[in-house]
Amino acid sequence: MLDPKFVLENLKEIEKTIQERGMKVDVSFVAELAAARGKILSRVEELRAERNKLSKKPSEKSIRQGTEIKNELKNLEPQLKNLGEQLEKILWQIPNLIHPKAPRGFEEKDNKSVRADKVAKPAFKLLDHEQLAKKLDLADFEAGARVAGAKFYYLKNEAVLLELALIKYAFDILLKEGFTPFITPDLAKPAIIDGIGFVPRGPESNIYLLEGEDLGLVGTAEITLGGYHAGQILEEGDLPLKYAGFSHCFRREAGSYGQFSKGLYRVHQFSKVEMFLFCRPEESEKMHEYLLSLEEKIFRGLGIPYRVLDIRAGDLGAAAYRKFDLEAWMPGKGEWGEVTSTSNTTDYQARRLGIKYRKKNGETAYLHTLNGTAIATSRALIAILENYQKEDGTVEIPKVLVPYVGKKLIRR
RNA sequence: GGUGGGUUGGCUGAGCGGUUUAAAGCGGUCGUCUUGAAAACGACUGGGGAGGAAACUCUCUCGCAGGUUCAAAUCCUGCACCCACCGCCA
Repeated sequence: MLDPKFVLENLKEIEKTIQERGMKVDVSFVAELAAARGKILSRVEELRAERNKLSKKPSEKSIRQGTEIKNELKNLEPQLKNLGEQLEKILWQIPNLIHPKAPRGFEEKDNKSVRADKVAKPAFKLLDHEQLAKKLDLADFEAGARVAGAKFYYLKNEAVLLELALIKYAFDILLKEGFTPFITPDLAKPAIIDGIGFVPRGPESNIYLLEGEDLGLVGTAEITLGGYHAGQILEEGDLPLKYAGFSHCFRREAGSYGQFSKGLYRVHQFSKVEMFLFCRPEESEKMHEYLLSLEEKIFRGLGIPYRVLDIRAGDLGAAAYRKFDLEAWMPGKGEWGEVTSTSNTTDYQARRLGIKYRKKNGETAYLHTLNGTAIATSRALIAILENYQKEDGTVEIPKVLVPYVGKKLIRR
């Protein structure tokens, strides 16, 4: 959510942002609603002030006056509430502003390449990760489908060890950076999910809701890490707070399609270590660069070629002010595939979740939040299998993971 | 899942229909005193909103949402969460 005052004073800019994101939010009634609400609010507060004065010295007269006030309020208060809710509903739908330097556009080619590794030509016929997983008995998609449905899978053998290794590898790097490690709930209340900017309900929602419970499965630990401080005021001296959280991630992926929807690339469940930062507004851009640098450090360490994209306005989530993705080279299909994503959400999530900080001078203000993938194990696994395959059909374990996995080679 | 108890400001804790504009204490900030510090004393000390250039004034907020009443922290209903015991259980 944006500052309601800012919205009222900058409707043109808001409309431009909505249009640049390709969203449809009707803000034409905002000014009208706010004016009508303001008028009623003044009258209601006036009446309440009168009533408060009356209740100090009850008498027959004051009780009669009180009845009159009550009757007028009975009419006005529901109107006030209704207008407030209508206004809130629109404000809640308005996306964040967009960083001036973020590329505009709606197509994949509109993403701006920040930097890209060179990719070597394969010296032999490469397999994709599905073929490798099958040959080396590392995953079972058929069993996943039988037990849980399409896009679920079992990891087996070294794939399991690799997943655990990747998690510990990422945590070890982040611990050195001073992050606080977390294992978060895999479920969260819709209010928190919504606060982070995910749509918890509806046919297009990416969130699984539990029947009969006010709970949903998280799509990322961003939800639970951001929700950790919901409704709190943090001390400026404690910022930035750097959190690293492991969770399973569940996504309905309704309506997803394309060649990347097979195998491990787009699945209903995966494991992820997520980074989440709470910081002062003036340092959030610097922190965004910092999160990006950590994502690069993690993939460079794994020895996997990647490129960095500054994501186009048309592909930003509602909360994101700017977003950088890392795409790893996935030679099995000869494509770049998204493996990490880091967003600066400025004060958008903080406002929706009610997270502020107290400045040294005692004032309070909304802080900024940022998130970034440290490691999403399923996609990292694809990149590892496809980049580290050898002509004899075996797969090498990346050097940095050997101590965690306990072997150097996957073979059957 | 069952039964009982509870949820008040940063913390402890009083209040159980109208002198509560939420007592008191702790903590915090500033000041007086002091070479400095402590102690003592004094003042200030949650958040949202409206109006105002500002000083300030008003309003909402006692877990959340409704209701009763001229008047609700206080009474009623529903929900959430916490604690204890029982049941179940990795």
